Amino acid sequence: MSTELSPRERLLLTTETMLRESGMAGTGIKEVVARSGSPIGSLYHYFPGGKTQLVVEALGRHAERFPRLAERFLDGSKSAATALRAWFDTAADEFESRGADKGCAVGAVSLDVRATDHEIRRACEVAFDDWISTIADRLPLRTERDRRSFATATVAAFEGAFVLARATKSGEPFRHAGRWLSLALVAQTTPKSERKPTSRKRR
Amino acid sequence: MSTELSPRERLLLTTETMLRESGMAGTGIKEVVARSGSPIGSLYHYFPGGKTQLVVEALGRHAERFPRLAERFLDGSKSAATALRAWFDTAADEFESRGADKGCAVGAVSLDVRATDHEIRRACEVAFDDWISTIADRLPLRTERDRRSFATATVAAFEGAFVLARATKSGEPFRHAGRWLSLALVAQTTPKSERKPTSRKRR
DNA sequence: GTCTATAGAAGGATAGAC
DNA sequence: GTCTATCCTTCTATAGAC
Repeated sequence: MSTELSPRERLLLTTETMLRESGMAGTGIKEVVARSGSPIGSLYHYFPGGKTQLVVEALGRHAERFPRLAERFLDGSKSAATALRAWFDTAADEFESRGADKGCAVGAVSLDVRATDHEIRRACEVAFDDWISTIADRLPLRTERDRRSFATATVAAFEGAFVLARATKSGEPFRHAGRWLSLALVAQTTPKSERKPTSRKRR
Repeated sequence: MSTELSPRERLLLTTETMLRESGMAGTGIKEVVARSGSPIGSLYHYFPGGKTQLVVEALGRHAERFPRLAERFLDGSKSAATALRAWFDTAADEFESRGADKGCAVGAVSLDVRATDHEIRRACEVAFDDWISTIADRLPLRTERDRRSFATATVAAFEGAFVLARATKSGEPFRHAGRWLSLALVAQTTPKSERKPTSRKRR
């Protein structure tokens, strides 16, 4: 791992990578320090809260990238349906080009966090809520309830695509999920009398 | 755990439950034997292949229930879109009534399996492919390619709903995912001239 | 503040008594 | 075939030298 970064930064980035590879239980402190090139003492110096603090902060770093992606794709320059599909297709390409072994840190931790780890689970919940709100704000649906509902389905489709992509070592699940999600949005936003084969900008 | 079952059976059921709670890395052999009330020697007597064999068999047990569910819901007595939505709504209810802490064993393992654990990852891949084929065979779409594509999106939506449901301790993500997935299927199967706006009624 | 050494618990696995 | 004792590794975390 690059030595241009501060020790604290390297620890966070290594933790984030390991969370994406094997979740919280699979991310051992010893391997984090080994891969980041830090002594174990440094970890507890920078993260006195131990593994919990390290994971919560790494999840935060991972999660904050998502809203920027949402803004980049759902920027109004094309229909939301087109943008969503492009987003999923891009995710498929990136999953494959990055080795087909990195998932979403928040998703992986959500599925392996222990029921007693309230702080960690709460961090996942906050991340998802943030993502859902960010997407919902950019959807061409009439009610807030519909926007949040579709945004929730979108995040679920994304996380589920990671699950299948990891199991099959292929980005295809993203492409399929994006295709049908996009179609659902078109079906709901385009009045039936005006439907055309090509997607139609609205709002 | 009930003593009416054979020791081997109890070990498998306990492992399945633990995989659903915290994935493969989070499922310790010692806790499996403790929770199933078996001595450690029994585990290696019945599963000489150790943890790998135990997990592969437990995943198989978990996975084989899915096709039966697919047959039960997609039985042709109602439209596939209606059936899918009922399936997701039922999953939401069951997730909540069972304590809101049990996910899908295959999904949890897919996200935390190490890149070197080929046998385990392959078991997940086989399970998902089986599910996708089972669903695809029951969809009212014209081409095999479309059926597999939608079935893949369905499984992804289901697995992603588990991710969000675990993080939020709520079954709602299943209801949202099912709603929009169902709408996409309606949009693709109903001729344009007969399309109607879908009901906004919740559940 | 950087690092080594190590504690103490839990991990997977095995030997062998009965 | 059922079970206990135990091995070795890895885990999280801490103490304390420098």
